[in-house]
Amino acid sequence: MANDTNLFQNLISHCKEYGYIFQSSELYDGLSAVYDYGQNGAQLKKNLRDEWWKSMTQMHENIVGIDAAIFMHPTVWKASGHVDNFSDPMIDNKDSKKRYRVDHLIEAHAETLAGPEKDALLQQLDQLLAKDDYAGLKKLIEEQRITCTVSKTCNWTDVRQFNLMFKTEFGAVASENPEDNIVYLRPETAQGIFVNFLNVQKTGRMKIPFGIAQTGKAFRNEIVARQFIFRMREFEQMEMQFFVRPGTQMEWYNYWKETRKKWHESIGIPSEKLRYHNHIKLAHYADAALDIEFEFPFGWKELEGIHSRTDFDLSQHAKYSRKKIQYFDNDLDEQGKPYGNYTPFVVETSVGLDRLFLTILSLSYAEETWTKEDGTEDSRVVLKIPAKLAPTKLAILPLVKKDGLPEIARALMDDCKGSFMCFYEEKDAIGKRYRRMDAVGTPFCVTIDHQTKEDNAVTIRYRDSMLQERIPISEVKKKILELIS
RNA sequence: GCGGAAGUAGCUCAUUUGGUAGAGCGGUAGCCUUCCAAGCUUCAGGUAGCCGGUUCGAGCCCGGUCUUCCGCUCCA
Repeated sequence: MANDTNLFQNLISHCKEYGYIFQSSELYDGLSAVYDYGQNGAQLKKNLRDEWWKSMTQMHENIVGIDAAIFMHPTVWKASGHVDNFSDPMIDNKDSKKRYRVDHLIEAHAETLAGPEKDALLQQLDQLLAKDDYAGLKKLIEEQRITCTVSKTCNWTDVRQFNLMFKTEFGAVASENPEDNIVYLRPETAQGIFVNFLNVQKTGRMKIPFGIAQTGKAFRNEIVARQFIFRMREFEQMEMQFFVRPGTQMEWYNYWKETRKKWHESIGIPSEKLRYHNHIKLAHYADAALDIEFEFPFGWKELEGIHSRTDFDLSQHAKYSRKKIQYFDNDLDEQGKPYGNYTPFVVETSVGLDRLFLTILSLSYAEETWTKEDGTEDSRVVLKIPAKLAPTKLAILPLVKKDGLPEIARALMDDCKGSFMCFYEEKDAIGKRYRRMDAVGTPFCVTIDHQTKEDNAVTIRYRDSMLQERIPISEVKKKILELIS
């Protein structure tokens, strides 16, 4: 485990050193739990996103993709439950370190009091909550000598609100009531799909069962954000909401459970590093939920969530918008009658793109040592990123930077760069260039040497095996295209 | 959020009780022309995380703060 931790530290350093991940605003000492993707990270992330997008939309005829805005009408988050369920004032006991919801703490205390006193206290509580008077709430707790059940002390921190959602102001002109101007940065992309359900269903003439996919940023004001890019305050989700006939949700839940795990395996994650974890305690909207977990260097953690969300979201939006959000199902039931109007049920697949990125990198990172033929030790640090995901596919290297070799290399570069990402390098000894390519995870190198001028052949060198072979220069592009497909 | 540890050049680290900040690697430019890094030469790069205090003098001592890591707590 100590070794794993060490390896993970080294991976984090490696990510910075080779242009994968930088801490946000590092110039100003950084912003906690926010990270930037560098030149190689952005490309790897895009490749992962494209792979997911293709598997969802192109490979499923009944799934389409959208791109909803991050800003949404504030009522969306009232309907979804995010406003009410995640904005409660909290307080910590300094001795026991236990955290309480302030309203629960005071209500529990009120239960122990006589009728009139109890009513007076609850009334006071409501007034303070309505005014967001946190100082007043703390004073009330202290006046009432409310103690922690664990430590039995009345030694409390200040009352704080842990609001999950980031707020900002919408529009240039301040309203009389500041509440009117509040918009939230979405804490999940799913709601952008739900509010567009009818738009997509009607304009795309979609028939149930069908899905809507979306990738995009989401924002959560996490109390504790840790483990590098595993839990960030700004992150990217890849979600797909699959709309099904009520009663068939478990069937589809199981379908997506299988399908998604297989997809992860298809991009190179070994199946023994993946497992399911069923949720015992369900969220307010779900009737079944599980995580696909990956064994990160810091333990088994959620990579993707599969949730059966029932008709909760669509029903809530129907209620809050006072619009009918239903689907007319022309398919015939067992009695030969159309299923008719209903609110579809939803099965959600939701994977964290940043977590997937971290998964691929932690699988790819390796520190290797071996003994050379002459008996001396050699070593390298290599990112064995699957070729189809690697940021740069091919490095084109003239053995020396004269004798016409760079010209041949440049011509090959021009031939290939329209088809996949290439990198040209003529500085330093060839071995050193190979090591640099290993470190950034470029799977293939092609070296142009003096013999190339005679036989039009080049050496292709494979990152993972370090083996080399000789192929005609005219076949390089075709060969690489095969290897990355 | 609580407790613990850490922060010196891009990276890894020196600077042994407080006395003007150094190395290796890496980078740059050139030489060499060589199929698995570490040959030669050149150059660049740090107000020691930041702010304050003690002191004649602080990278080093003290306080605060920011960031990261570990443990706990939280996590729709």
